[in-house]
Amino acid sequence: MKHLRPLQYLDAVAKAGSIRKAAETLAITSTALNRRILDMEEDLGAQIFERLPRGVRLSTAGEIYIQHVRAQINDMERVKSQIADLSGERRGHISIACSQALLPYFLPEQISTYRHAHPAVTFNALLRDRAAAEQALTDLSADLALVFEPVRMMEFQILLTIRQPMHAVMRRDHPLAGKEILRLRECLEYPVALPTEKFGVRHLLEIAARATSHKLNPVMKSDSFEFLRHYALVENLLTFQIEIGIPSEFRDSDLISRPLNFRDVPPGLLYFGQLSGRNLSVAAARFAHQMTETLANRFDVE
Amino acid sequence: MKHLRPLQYLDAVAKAGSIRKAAETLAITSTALNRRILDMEEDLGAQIFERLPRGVRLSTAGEIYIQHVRAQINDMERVKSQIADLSGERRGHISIACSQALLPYFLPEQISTYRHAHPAVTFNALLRDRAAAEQALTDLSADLALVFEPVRMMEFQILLTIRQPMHAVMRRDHPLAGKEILRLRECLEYPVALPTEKFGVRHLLEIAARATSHKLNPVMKSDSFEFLRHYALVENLLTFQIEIGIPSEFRDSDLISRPLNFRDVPPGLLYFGQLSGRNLSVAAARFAHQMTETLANRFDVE
DNA sequence: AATAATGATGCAAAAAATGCACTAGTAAAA
DNA sequence: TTTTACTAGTGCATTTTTTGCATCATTATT
Repeated sequence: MKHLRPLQYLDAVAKAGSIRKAAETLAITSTALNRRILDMEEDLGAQIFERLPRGVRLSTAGEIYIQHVRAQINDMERVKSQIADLSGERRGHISIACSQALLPYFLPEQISTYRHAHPAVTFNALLRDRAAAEQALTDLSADLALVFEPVRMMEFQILLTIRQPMHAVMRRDHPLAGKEILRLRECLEYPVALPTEKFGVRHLLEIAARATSHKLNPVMKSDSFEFLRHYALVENLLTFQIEIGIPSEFRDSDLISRPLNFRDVPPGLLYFGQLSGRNLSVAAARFAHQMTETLANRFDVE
Repeated sequence: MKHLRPLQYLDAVAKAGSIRKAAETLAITSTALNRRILDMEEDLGAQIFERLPRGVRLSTAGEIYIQHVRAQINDMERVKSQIADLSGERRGHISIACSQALLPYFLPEQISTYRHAHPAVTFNALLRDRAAAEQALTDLSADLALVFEPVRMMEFQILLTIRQPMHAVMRRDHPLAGKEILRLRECLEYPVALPTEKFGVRHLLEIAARATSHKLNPVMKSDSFEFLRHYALVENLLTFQIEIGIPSEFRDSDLISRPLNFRDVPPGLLYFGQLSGRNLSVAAARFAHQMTETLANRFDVE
């Protein structure tokens, strides 16, 4: 929309932290951009940015204003989506933040399903850990978030909570591959590859391990689940993931997954939600609905 | 603010129901305005107005959009108010809708008090009956409303409810002037001047009269309380008003007021509120606070 | 001291908004 | 029925706003 172009300029500068950098991404000259900013500041009667030697930073007034500006930009998207929906066509844009586990299988499938029905809807899938996902919701860069426990933010409005059993992932020829359900202590007798401490999976395992006499001694530590799986494959290690991050069948690979006993490692909780009080676009609301339906059908709802 | 000038154009056209009329109030030519509207429609990808032979009317898409536009305009006011508040100065604009009873004495006093402390704050006092006041809140032309029983609207968020005893107003030499508290049937033995049916005062009296054997036979009917008082003065009639609409002392006039017995005419309820979920500007929020304090101190809170 | 960033400013070119004169359509009035 | 009095839309010239280029001033880093 034409009238909020200056607002998008402002948003870009706030994000880039520099007028010149922002100007590049906006494909205009820094001087034009600079002037828009100066004009807006005069218009507002207050400095929006503090001028630093290496760029700009939002002032207190700027912090207040940018929030309003982002709300405006997003609101416009919502309204356009609503209006497009009047004529039967569902268009719009959906931005969703979620953790690694969802990105490889679950989310692509969900988005594909939705886009099959509504090809005019575009998506933005953001890889964010829990804290970053919550931040993405507050600064309106994401409409929806799917985060693994626990949720801290007050403004996080939970649409659905599902239970996620922990699974061990291993090669088909791993000694434990024959069992249907694994005990934690069995697993810990073999070398394991684990995600770093910031991940919920690791957190759950740490807590569970404390209850046993065993300790977690990962041979490999990584912040990429994909890497962990590949590494487990080549070195015949055990690694762990929550159910949703595992493809229904490891068709093309030599990997298999086995659930852990609930008493050893209780299922973690996966929260699907949005910024509370926010009005989602028609497209986002419908996609959220589809997601909750699918999640509720496929997994245990808390 | 510069960037929402086209939005204000749109708002004006929606209010005027005609591009030409709106153009006059905006002090631009109808052709310029017409083009802005056409551009916005192209921008939005939908018709905002239906073209009628005698003007324009909002389309369905337009209804959705105008709501968003008004919210934007108002939000900007709120943000500017917040930012001004950072530097200690309280500026802003407050629009309040209320019934006739409040306009002569109570509201001027309240606004004067507030403006004495914050001279940079400007006001807009709208005379609205209950239905119109609620409408003013929803279309954001009022921030606050003070309405007399009962409130219908779901979106009306009540900040305070006070009891308002009914008073009879008369000349000092009226036969009933000597009594401290009046019974309804006494009053109805004399000729009375009453507000029209749409007013809460009339409504309460009608209900009360049904309980007695008397009937309301107004000699004079008017939708102006001011006129009713003046007329009561010249013809030595009785008229009625709620407490808040009566000056603490009828100093410069020959009028006095006497409360009616509670058992005959129960006090009506006066609701002070805002549109629920709305973020008021700093100025409006503080003024609302002052109002609730004063109302609570001076009258009976329900 | 030199260098490499940054934001700000004067001036000309480009783009957008506006105003004027006019067209075309329609409902109410004569 | 014709006439009148509204209405929105359009081509073109004018004004206002935005943008781009060249340049300056400031400051942290080398």
